[in-house]
Amino acid sequence: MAFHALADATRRGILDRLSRGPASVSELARPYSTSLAAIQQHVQVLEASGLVVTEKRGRTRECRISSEAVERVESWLHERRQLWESRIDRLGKLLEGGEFEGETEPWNSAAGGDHR
Amino acid sequence: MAFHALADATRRGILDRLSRGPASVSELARPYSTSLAAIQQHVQVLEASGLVVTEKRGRTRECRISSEAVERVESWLHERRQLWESRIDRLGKLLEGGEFEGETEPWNSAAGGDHR
DNA sequence: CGGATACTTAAGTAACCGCTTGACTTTTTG
DNA sequence: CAAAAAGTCAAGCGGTTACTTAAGTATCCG
Repeated sequence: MAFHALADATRRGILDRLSRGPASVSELARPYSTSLAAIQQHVQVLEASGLVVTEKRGRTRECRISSEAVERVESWLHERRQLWESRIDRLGKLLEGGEFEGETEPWNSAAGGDHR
Repeated sequence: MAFHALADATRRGILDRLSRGPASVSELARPYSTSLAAIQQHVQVLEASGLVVTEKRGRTRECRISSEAVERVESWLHERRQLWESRIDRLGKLLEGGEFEGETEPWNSAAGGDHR
């Protein structure tokens, strides 16, 4: 759900603002020309994703970034990139000095190339 | 555009698969019950976002992850988290030993509290 | 050549998303 | 207390998205 929350430019802008410190909903809305209700909905999405935590104080709502949640998303990406890059490394070592192009590729021969 | 690409579970699954090595479109489609056309469309979205690069080889299309693009997304998150966390640190040092709750908060007094 | 394979394109559709408006609640302030 | 301020809720609307099916293109194999 976090990636969906990050998929919207306005929500990324809100997160950007919150990375510089907590804010109320109206304060978050100020840079935008959209209605307050729209921004509140964005905050709801961000809170549902866990990226932002909020707390009602009087008639205002304090919104803060959740660095733990941001870190979880970061890690998801990091793990996959690491996996891929270490694969590249191993491949590099394997091919050390050996040059060949247009050869059979592992991804192509992996699961039944042509005949079923 | 990258976050939008990551917002879909199937596309994240494809990226997951690709982190373990390149694959053809049909190979990517194999774990799913959806049509090949649907998966191809997902690959198109991933390629448009830059997260995946592809190359046509004969009648198959080789799909690979782009670690540079993944790293860019990772960095975007990292920067914001770092900013927020360093803010927390400064605040922690500022409050060292001093306990106060229910006080005026910076986020509330920041830009015109009540009167317009 | 001819059939099979691997995608590619296009059109149609149901569901979802972001936004608006308007009414309503709660809190603060003069 | 009454009015202003801040946020919440709900309905509705237009655009986008993910999916399907069907037809089309390019490549490979015998």
